Amino acid sequence: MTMSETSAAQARLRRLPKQARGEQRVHAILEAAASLFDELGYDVTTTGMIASRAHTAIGSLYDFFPNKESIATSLAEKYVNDIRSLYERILMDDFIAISLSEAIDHIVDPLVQYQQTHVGLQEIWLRSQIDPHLKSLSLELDTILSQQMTAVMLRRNPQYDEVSMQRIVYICMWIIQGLTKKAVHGATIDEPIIIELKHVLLAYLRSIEDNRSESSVSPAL
Amino acid sequence: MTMSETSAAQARLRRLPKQARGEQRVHAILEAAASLFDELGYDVTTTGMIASRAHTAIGSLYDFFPNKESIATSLAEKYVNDIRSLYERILMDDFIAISLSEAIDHIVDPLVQYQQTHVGLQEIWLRSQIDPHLKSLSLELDTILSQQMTAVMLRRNPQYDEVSMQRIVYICMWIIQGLTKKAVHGATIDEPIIIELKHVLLAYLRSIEDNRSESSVSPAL
Amino acid sequence: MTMSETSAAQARLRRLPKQARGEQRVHAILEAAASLFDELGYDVTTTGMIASRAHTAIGSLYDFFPNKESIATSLAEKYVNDIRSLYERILMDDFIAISLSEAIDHIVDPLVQYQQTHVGLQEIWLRSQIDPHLKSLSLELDTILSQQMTAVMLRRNPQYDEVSMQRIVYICMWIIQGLTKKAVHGATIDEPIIIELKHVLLAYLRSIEDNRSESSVSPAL
Amino acid sequence: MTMSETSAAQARLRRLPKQARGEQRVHAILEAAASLFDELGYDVTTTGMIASRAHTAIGSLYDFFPNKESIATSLAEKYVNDIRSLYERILMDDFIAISLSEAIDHIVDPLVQYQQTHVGLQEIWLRSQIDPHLKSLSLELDTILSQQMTAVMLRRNPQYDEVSMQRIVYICMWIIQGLTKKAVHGATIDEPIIIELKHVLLAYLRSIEDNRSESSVSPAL
DNA sequence: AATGAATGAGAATTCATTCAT
DNA sequence: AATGAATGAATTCTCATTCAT
Repeated sequence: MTMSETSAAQARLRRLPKQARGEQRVHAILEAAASLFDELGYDVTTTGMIASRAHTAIGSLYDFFPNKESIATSLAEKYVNDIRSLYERILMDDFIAISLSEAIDHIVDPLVQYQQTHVGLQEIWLRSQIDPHLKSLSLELDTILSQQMTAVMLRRNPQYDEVSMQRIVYICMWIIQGLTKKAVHGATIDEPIIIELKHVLLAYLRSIEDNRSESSVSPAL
Repeated sequence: MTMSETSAAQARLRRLPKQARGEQRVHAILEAAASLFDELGYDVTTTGMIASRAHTAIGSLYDFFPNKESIATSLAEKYVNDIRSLYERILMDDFIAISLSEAIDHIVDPLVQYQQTHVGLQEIWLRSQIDPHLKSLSLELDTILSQQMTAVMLRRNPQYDEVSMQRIVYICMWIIQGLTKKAVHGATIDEPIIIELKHVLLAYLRSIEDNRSESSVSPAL
Repeated sequence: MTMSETSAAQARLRRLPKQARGEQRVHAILEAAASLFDELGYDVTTTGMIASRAHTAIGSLYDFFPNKESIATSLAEKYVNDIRSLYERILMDDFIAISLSEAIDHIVDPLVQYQQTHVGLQEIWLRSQIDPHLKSLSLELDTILSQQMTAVMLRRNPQYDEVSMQRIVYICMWIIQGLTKKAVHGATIDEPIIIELKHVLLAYLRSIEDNRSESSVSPAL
Repeated sequence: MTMSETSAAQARLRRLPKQARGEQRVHAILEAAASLFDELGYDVTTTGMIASRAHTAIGSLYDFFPNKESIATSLAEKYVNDIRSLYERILMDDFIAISLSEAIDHIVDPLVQYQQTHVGLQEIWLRSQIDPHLKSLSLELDTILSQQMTAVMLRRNPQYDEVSMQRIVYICMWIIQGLTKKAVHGATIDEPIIIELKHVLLAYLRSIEDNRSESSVSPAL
């Protein structure tokens, strides 16, 4: 969790940590918050707990963050940025050349790995889908990711219109989200679930690539 | 949220509502709680809000429920019982005779309809799987449903061993759970998502029925 | 706890129990309250507990008593009346003829016996010395008893003035009160304490009757 | 109520007051609580009242004390410690050399003075002997004091066995307790009661020293 | 900048009392 | 008369946030 991409996060900060000490402190606070949110949930976690796990005074926490929610927002922004830059590197042009199975690996594996190493972001993510303050972030990520993926998928399957493909991509994203949530417990992952997740995506997208010719449901799609 | 099946809920009640008025009140409290939990989350919802939305005095709420948690537990129990009895009716023997596509309709449609008419119950139940405060009904529903479904699926696909099929069923249940949650907003549903959900299940289960006859664990795929 | 002397108590009652059933109910409520006050203390005891131990509806309790305090007041009044009539019978003229030791027995024994059979009145009594509403009752009893006793003692020891004797009597009453409190636990009594109490009173009053001629402290009294 | 002996009290504290300000605050809270407990009783006193009389925010009160009960416990502990160290200083060896009358002065006077300057502490301690909520420091003080006193008294009256003397000492302690409570109203004392208290003790103990040489248990008396 | 003591609004829960049936 | 459901003010305690040092 490096703070190299602090641009968006800093917008939420009260005071720019100009010195290295301050940056470390912000880092520690965010990490403490992430782990506590993961262990206890956002509501149960208190700002005092965060400060104490970050070995910081509660007052210092409020030097950097105007309120509790802004900590969650910072984490969510970080999540959005990390995932976005993760997939920017992945969704290259040559994505079309590889097999569907490989493509799925390229999409699922980095995400699972990210979840493993960034405990607590899931809690924030879930919350961002409910909390109106965070909701915009959630939509932002969904939108950006799905647009990139939709573009790639449309090149693989030119027979689809953009709206339909957009939906298909969303479905995949949600399935990935839901099943990685079940598969990742703290730092350990339940491999069989990941394998099965890939089966699901493969079967689904293969049926898409076959243009669902034999499907008995909504053939017009 | 009809109160016809109050048996389990009443086990949690402090005072049994002997008169019709009392039963209506319990009903109103549970409904108010369900909608508020759905809108705001368990922690943010206060017992005062629940009482006030149920047009009841706070004291009356505590006449029936010993504490805030028991309200959530009641709702979760109701969800578990409703879903269980829903599927008990569905998963009959003749389930094997019908097509896969039909089978999927039989499984997905009633659940979607239930979610539509019982806002927030699933939310609470999901929470009860995580929150240590909402102690474990947790696996109960998962276990019961998956066992029933696994039995049915094994009769359709005798080439699978039970453990593998169990996992496949879990995967399907989680996908259904995740996507219906996305599809249902309050009392309205996003039909295209449901259609796509069925595509996913169909593709996945068809791949199961077709491709894996030779091995029970995902091979070279 | 017969309700034969209801005159004062009825003044506190909301409604006169004209029928036998009502009188029984008042009786039951007072008895339940007395035992609960004894077991738990006045504040911890709830009106609901009292009603329930008296096998009465909470509403009925409020038919007879305007509020919780009036129950305590009723009990205190009962205590005052009982103790008064108890000593009216005891403090007869021939009290002068008997030995000091016998006199002490005549005073202490009936009181101890009364405490034994009227659990909970001690709690009320203690409370009556603090609570301003009950305080008047406490003073009333103190006054009446001490006047009677002072009169008797003055006849035994004519050399004392009334004010001094009044004080001596008060001292004795407080000692009796304090030590019977230590001696009586529920329905059992700690006999050695009672014996010692009598030693104390005997020694003290004997030193009084000897007019403290040999005493080195405040000889002028 | 000086805070010089804070050792025991601090054991109950949530946060140790590191600064002088904090220590003053704890002091103020305890003093406010003591006076309120004395005036109103433990149950009727609210934590809000205590905080407000101590000119403190309710939150600060809970910074130092985990709950209402712990405040009472702190006070009771303080009483026990103060009285114990008070008598440790008093009950020296040369206690045997002085006259009975002087001995009584040495025991009664310091206690009366302490009660005068520490309103309400005795009240709380007495309560701690009854109330299950104010768990048992209970017998601690009684036991320690009575053992010390019994030892001293046995040296004055070797003809008694320990058990008998223990009881005599208890009786004296209870009488002292009961009558000083009557004598002390707030910061003023009713001197005549104290004088009479000393008469009682003198008469009782003198009768002990004189009359019971032949038997340890009260004979025909 | 850093600290952590202080603040007080707000949450859960109880219980004396009322009142409709 | 009797019942017990309903009421809501009052209580204990927490925690996000501020501010003096």
